Amino acid sequence: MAKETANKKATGHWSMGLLASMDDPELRVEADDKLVIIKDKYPKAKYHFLVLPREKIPSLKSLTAQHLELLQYIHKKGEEIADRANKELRFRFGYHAVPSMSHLHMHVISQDFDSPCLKTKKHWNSFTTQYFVDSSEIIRQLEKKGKVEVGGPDANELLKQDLRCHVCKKKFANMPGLKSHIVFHNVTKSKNK
DNA sequence: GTTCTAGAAC
DNA sequence: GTTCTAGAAC
Repeated sequence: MAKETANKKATGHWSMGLLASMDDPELRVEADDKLVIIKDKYPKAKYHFLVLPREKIPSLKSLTAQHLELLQYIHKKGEEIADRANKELRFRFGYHAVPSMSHLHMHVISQDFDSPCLKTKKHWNSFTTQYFVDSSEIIRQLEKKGKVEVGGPDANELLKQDLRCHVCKKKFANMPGLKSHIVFHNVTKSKNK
């Protein structure tokens, strides 16, 4: 209680924040009996949603073949929300190899990466290197092996990689340089690149 | 995950 | 002198 103001409810450690966000009407976009979709509190692109199962699944490591149907449903609902948000922009659907926040969540993020909340190399590399694992890849692994194996001890090194444009692979020395470059790319689905 | 900020990089 | 990154936060 010492550090919490009297009118704010303590929600525990910051890594548990997603559970509170799931119930936040400001962030919630959609919900049914199996999952909740919220807007990312600090969106890293024009459109950035999180799809969270209601079932308490701590991480990718907890997944078994029994979760296949749920993961396919999460993916489907993610595609729907992306389509509803913007039909032109390209989106990716996937999971961070080693997420900071507890509770399994699939990112639905438009590939413009045009957002003031996108600030650091870690942000960038977490969405544009192999640290970002496509949902389809997760589902494939689960179908094939009955479990998911991503990340590993070298996962953190991925976040330290040099900054590269995700479209043309051009290298940049710092974030402001990269950010002013990527706004010139069209990240639409099918139109001329 | 973010905020803050010291000191590196420019 | 200003911009930018990177590490601590109990």
